[in-house]
Amino acid sequence: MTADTVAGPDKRLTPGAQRILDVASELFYWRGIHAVGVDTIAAESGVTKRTLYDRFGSKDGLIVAYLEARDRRWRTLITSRLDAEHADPVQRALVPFDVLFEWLAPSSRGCSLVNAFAELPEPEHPGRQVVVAEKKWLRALFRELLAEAGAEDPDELAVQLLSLHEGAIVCYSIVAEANVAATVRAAAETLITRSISHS
Amino acid sequence: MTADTVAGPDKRLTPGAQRILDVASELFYWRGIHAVGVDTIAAESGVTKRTLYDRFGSKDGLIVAYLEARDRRWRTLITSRLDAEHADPVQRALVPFDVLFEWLAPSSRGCSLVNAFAELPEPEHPGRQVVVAEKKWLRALFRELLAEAGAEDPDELAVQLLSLHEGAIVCYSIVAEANVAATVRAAAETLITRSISHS
DNA sequence: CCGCTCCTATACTGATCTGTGAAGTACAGT
DNA sequence: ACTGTACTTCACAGATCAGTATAGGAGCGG
Repeated sequence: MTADTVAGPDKRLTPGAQRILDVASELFYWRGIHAVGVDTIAAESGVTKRTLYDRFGSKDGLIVAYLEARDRRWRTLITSRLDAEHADPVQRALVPFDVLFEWLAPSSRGCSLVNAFAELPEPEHPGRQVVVAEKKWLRALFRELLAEAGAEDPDELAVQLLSLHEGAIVCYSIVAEANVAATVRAAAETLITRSISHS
Repeated sequence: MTADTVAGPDKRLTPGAQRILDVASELFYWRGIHAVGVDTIAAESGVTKRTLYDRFGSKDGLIVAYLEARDRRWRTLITSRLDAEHADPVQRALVPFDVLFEWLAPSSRGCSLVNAFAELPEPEHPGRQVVVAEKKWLRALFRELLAEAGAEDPDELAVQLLSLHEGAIVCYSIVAEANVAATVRAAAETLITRSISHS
């Protein structure tokens, strides 16, 4: 669950900055961005508030670093899984749902980026762009994989799969739907195979 | 978009309380719950802070009233649309997607209840139960309509439709996917008809 | 006229919020 | 020895937070 489990620590960060980012990631995710103050983050990091501001400039800067780290970690997880996957193109297009299956197991607070989007309503906030970029990236990835699989309308199908994907996270965290990942994966497979057989 | 557009004002509320609730609903939705202070709400309502606390007890009380009003408004919208719908059972099961289509038009900040869920991490917060109850209600409604339509596995299909539904809201607000409602409606219809033909 | 509800007005508490200023310590590389 | 980086200490702004205290006014049914 920590940042270095998958992507490893960011070597461009100083040791103190890395601790700050790790602590802030946990607190932002589990308690919400606005509910956590910089004093708390600094204290739990074993670091003074001065250091936090020297490294990240502002709380907003730390928020952006948090979102970018989450985004990076998650993208590398999917792409690495795609590199290892040599099955047929339909199974490749379902890889994000396989990742989702493992992703949902420990965490039950939903998608950190979607949650942040709900907490950052100001249109100019740089954190919003990270969230938007991540979802657009996943949509484009679906589109690409579906085109390779020979889907009839990759654009439309990509939106449908993206909706299934994001909705599954919501259902898991709110309704506590235990095996929602397998359920939506089956729905996605149905939609894909049907789209292929019709083209 | 205001509370009285669909469900009408709550007659159990005093005039001042109704104004407070209306203003708080707009501010909570568009700026986020934590980002709006009670001073702002009172000032914009043309009411003293004392009145706010006399009517709602605390900010948490006002939050719960806000969520319950949203929940009530939305449920009555769907049920009234269901009462007017006399078409075949498949079209009836798709009614929530028809409502979603109109719902998504003006608002682009996502689902108020899901957003509130992201902002209220404390498990005991009464507002969370409102959100959970609303999503469980929709899942149960899907289950019921799908059973009447003769779906093969109403439980599983209900979760799939709920995921599509919630995911569509996320896609609309984050990726600005314009006609996501029609797109996921088509996917839902595909899943339903396929489930019926297989049973 | 009494009592009740609804609401205003204003001042205030104590906590918490983000962010800064100024000075100093430890240590690495060159 | 010199320099830059990383970090500490700690006081202190200035604002905003939720929530309360005290006092009183306006309308209205009995």
